[in-house]
Amino acid sequence: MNPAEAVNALGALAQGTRLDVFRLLVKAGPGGMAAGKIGESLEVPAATLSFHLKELAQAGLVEARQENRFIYYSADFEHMNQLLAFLTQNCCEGGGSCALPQFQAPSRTRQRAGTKRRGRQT
Amino acid sequence: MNPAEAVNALGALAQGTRLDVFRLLVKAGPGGMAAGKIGESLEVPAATLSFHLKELAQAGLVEARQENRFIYYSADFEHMNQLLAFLTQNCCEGGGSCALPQFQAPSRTRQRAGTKRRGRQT
DNA sequence: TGGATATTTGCAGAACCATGGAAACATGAA
DNA sequence: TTCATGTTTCCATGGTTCTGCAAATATCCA
Repeated sequence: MNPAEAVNALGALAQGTRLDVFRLLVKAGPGGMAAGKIGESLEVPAATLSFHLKELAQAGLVEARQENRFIYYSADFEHMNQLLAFLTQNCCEGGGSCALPQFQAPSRTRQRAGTKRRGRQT
Repeated sequence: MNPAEAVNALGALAQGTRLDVFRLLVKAGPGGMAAGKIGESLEVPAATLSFHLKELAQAGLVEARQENRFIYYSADFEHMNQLLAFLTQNCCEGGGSCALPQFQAPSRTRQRAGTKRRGRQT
């Protein structure tokens, strides 16, 4: 993650509708949510939603996958982790007085085995 | 942290100069840095820097304190932590398959070493 | 094929944001 | 008080973003 990427990602999240969308997708988990369902949940017109989903996708925060007639959007957890790591990097010059977590981005999204996934979509 | 606050904070960070300033202050730690020094480090004209510092302060990400003729700016680590917690909240409906850290904002009363703040003055 | 559903693109106006020079303001020293 | 230094406010300019209608595109089913 470099500063320009971080600015893009932060800019993508710095808008009410997009933040709502992203949090909804974070909640939804890896399975994601179809665009129409998102618009329905948040009561956002399709065109407006599409604009925002594009912004989020360009910023690397969400991914789209086509499934039949639906397009499922899901949060890109790994990219988000990288952003969080970037923001807390070098806190207090690495000294012990640090008030932010020395947050490490995992190299891959960590999935735990034996989970009780409830994210399966309609 | 509520969505509107988060949008403000993210918007404040979603700009190159401001992100640079904030990260510089995160690096600098609780002691912070005088405005002039920040401008010097980042080569930003005083008027421009002042504008951005105001934005960051209004978003609750930095705090200012006057010290003689200098104004020291420092990152508000607690507010930043709240933002990070907000962004990772309710990940995957709280299920075990979560790919984001279940990040907890430290409570106001349990400050880590180095931060001896006791409230925000705006 | 035609029709229904799902989503994106084009567009234009309004609103908002970034920049930096000049001037004003605040603080401390002499 | 006067001066020097540090910081902010004012302001004009140019740029970017948000919104949602209408139209276009994509996919599936009969």
